Amino acid sequence: MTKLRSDETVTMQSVAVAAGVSPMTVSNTFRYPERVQEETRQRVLKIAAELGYIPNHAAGNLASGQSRVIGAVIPSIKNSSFYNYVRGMQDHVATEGYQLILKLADTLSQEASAIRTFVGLRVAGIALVGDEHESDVKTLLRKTGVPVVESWVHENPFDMAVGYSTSDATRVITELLIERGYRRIGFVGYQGDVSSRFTERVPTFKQSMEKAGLDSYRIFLVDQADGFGAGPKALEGLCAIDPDLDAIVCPTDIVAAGVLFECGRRGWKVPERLAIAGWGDYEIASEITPGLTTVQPHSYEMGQRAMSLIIERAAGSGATGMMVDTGFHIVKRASA
Amino acid sequence: MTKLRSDETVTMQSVAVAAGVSPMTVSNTFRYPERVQEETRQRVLKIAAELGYIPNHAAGNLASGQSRVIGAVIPSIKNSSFYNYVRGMQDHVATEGYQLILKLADTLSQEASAIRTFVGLRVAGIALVGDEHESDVKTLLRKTGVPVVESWVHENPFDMAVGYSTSDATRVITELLIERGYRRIGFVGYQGDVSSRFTERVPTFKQSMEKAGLDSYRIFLVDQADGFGAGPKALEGLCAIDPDLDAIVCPTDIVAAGVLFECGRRGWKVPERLAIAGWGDYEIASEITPGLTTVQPHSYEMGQRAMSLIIERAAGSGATGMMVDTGFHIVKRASA
DNA sequence: TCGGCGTTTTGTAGCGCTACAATATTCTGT
DNA sequence: ACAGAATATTGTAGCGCTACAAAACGCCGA
Repeated sequence: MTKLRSDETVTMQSVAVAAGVSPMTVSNTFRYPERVQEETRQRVLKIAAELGYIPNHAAGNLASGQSRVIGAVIPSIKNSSFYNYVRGMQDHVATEGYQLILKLADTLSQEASAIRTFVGLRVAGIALVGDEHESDVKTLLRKTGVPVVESWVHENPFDMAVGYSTSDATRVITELLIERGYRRIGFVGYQGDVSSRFTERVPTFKQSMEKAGLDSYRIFLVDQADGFGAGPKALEGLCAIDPDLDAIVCPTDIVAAGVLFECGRRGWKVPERLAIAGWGDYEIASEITPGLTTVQPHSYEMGQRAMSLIIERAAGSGATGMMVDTGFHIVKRASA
Repeated sequence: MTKLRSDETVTMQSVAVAAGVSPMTVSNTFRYPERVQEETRQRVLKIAAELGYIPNHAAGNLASGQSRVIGAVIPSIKNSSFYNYVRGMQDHVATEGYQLILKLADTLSQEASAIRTFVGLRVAGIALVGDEHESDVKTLLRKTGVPVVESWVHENPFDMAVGYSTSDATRVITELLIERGYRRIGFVGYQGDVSSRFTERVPTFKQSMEKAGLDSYRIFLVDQADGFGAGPKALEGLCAIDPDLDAIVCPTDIVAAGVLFECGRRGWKVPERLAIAGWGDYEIASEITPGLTTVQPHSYEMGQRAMSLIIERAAGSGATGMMVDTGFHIVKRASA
């Protein structure tokens, strides 16, 4: 439809004519302002604004082989866990003159399709979550050489990575519960084909428990898609294993909140009857009563660093294999 | 960086050579498969896959003036209200061979920047939320003629719109409370520069109350950024107006949940002491106890219809001014 | 006044792809 | 076996922009 009336399409050419300069000067005005004399630049900018000129990114990208758009694949916006991550990315790219576009993908094959779109768009870089990807797209990404950063990944980056150790965090939060006197601690994990940032927690939990001389068999897996609903299921499942359960470690604050709501229904006091630990420090963690003790990953910083890694590489500096650990901290509230 | 080793870049040309056909046949294989003989197509597809060829969308877009990428601007992913909307969009475009990319924008100027990026990318269409946009970008959008659909908008579309009447919904939920015997009903609104899909509720609330012969002065405004925290503030504010408040209408389920948590802290029974109505039917509405009575907008359908409007226009049919009402329904739960 | 230098501006060519028209190939029916 | 239609494939040209090299301009001191 843009083509229907090509006489109306505002192109760099038409701006150039209107401003009485060559197209190259218009191009330079936008891409390398310092190469153009102040006076000329102002004139071009003014004319461009009057005409409503928007550079055709597709053409620029084609001609230069460069792009100032970065693509990020986000697993889900169902809960707020990626909110700060996205905000960090967005804020950072804005300061560098880049643009961020997002695609949502709940499954590996959706992720693959999203990556293909981004590659087709010839973006300057791609941010992914987690370290599990279809092998086809790995080959593809290798071949194109586009900078890729994996977030929430702590080791063995595909290209570059930024994250924290979920294993360390699991250990720290488990030890906190033990230290506070809880002994019959249950662990809730996700079942099915989930990211290693979840699966690697189970062995660490077991290890931490055993190191303290405690039983580590109270483990129950729930479906990641269940959201709050996973809470009641998990509680029921763990009580079937041990009715005298005294604490529970949840994979996210959403599940933890679900458990808390279920405790309410059962008339169980938290943390007296059952202590609850969450993960992610979602907004709800601080709003419900009692507040949730939870793991706070530095998601905002993660988003920022993810973008800076990509931008460095796009700008020529930076190297493959880069790894940034953004750490985490435990937020202690009343639930545990 | 893609250019560093141009001998390694897989282009349509290189696929054509490897498959022993002309570039046009490769192009047709991807864009108009029916124009290419089955046998030839299979061969080209096979070679393309082996070489890891991904069509350069930037080049295709430039040459054809068409794009199969649609951009959507989402106000926030902080809560789940847009989850189903995005899912509806994503599912629909997938069936039509389009791709959806997202940009987040919390403010009008961020929205404007997002729109500029999309226009620069020459997307096939743009989906926005709400009907308030910077006048500059309105001019720009008018000029480029790109199909634009506004969601959550019920009248006077800029180009096309899909939504439901928040005014009708306000009336229905207020009448429900009245019908159930509540008389001292308070209304929570958002203050500041918020979308008309929020502001238009206040007059309807007043009108509904007055029509029933009830007082309509119990109105309190909270900051949209406050999330759950807005609940306690709103409750406090409304109690200052009328300590005997018996029901409360919230702008979102998040605020309603915040109110509910605050009631828990105060030891108030819901709905005996205070009835609570939410908005949006977020996941949390069905998970907390008591469940929230709330307005369920058909967000998923809204997303689907938004995309179908754009795709129809991109495909040549469809007209400006189209409006789709996706309706809403009230989910009755225990809170009111 | 003029060569020489740095700054600013401008042709030229081509990025990878697709619309379109033209050509080549295959398939009808007689 | 062959005209004519239908189908399949292929040149040509150009989309809007930018890298690069070449040209034009302005300014200085001699």
